[in-house]
Amino acid sequence: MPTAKTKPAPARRNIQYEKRLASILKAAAKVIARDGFEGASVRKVASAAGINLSGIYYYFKSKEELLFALQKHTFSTLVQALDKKLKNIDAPEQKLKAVIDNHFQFFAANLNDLKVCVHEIESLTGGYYNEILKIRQKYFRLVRGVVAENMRSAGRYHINLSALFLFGSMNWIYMWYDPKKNAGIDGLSKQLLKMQLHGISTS
Amino acid sequence: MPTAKTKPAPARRNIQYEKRLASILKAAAKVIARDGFEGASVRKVASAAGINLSGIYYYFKSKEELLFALQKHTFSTLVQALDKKLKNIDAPEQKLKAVIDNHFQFFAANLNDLKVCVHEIESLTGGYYNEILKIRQKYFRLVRGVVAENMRSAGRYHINLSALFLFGSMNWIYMWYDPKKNAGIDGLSKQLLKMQLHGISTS
DNA sequence: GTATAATTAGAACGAACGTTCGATTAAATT
DNA sequence: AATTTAATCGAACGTTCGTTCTAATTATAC
Repeated sequence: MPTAKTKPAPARRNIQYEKRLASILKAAAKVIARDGFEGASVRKVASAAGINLSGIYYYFKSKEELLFALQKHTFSTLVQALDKKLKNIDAPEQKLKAVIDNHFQFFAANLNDLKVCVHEIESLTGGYYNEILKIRQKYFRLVRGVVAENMRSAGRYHINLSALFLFGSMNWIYMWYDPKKNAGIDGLSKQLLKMQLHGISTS
Repeated sequence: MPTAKTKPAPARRNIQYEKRLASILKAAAKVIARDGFEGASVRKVASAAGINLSGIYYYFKSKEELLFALQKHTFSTLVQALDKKLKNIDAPEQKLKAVIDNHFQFFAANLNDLKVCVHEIESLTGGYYNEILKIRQKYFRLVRGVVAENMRSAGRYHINLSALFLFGSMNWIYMWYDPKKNAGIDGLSKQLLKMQLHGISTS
């Protein structure tokens, strides 16, 4: 089990434990999304979570483990959601639609969390990095498979590249999407699907 | 003149001044690309540039001004290069090709610099941020204009979105491009152009 | 060659950082 | 109610951070 080590669990837990932990993760996502991982001090996270500085270290043994837990939870949820949806779909185009919809919907619903996942990938090291990398790779392969199904007839494309360009379009959203300004996610989703399938120069 | 304030220039300069300054910028790009802006200490930059810590403060009055100078120089060069190329082209498709080529070629030739520009946009504040924002906006409008010319017949697309998705594909490259592993830039460029124009489902 | 200004070096500042520790409070089991 | 253990707290540790100051050194101008 090459799983990165986390804090060992006590024998019995307080009823509020899970809620507290979740509130720390939410606060961390908010602060890290705003200030970056290095700029987000443990003190700021603690304060945003309404807990004492050293309280953080009861839940996580280091700042990096906190980032790891946040990314692992977010990424796993995203991949699991996509995996489930894809199993009920056969048509390649519908699968691609599911990929894009899932990504954007998840993004809109968890803005801070996904921004941290996209922007702070390289802030993890060693075992923490490797374990997140595995989840990312699973996600990538899932998406690449769907892309491949949609380009059977287009032999001159490099499948990896197509998937990477799609990821770029989907992930870059965290740089400009503003839930207050931009219209609903559905519009984005539809247009990206259409662009991916048919490009911009055809109607 | 809403220009962010930089160090006032001395009356007469050392002959090596420009070279030293350039070497600091290169070193800064390298360290910041690797460790992030917050993680890149002025000491590390100084050491990478082969200069004393306080020497940095002779060339820049703060760490943020250093980042600003780096982004300004890189971004301006990128925009200027594109601007020049576009003026000699008429056909919309060729213009789009120039946009993508220019971006990728510049990227490959200045990996660290552009990674810093893409990844550390929000590390600037106040006047520094606003001045870089202006250059980015100029770049965005330039690209968006080219995109618009290529989709006249596709009335149901939102032009802004199309441009943003294209930016995503182009900028995301810094997350995966490895000059040692990946093939030449030309291949990337050609495929992205084709994808943008015609999508992946047509041949 | 001397004066003057640009440039570098070294040492030091207070502030903020991640983390640890021992004491204290709260909750769960008996 | 007594006791055990989980959870929280306040204070402190050593380190590193960005920045500044002063003195020394180098390059340019006369």
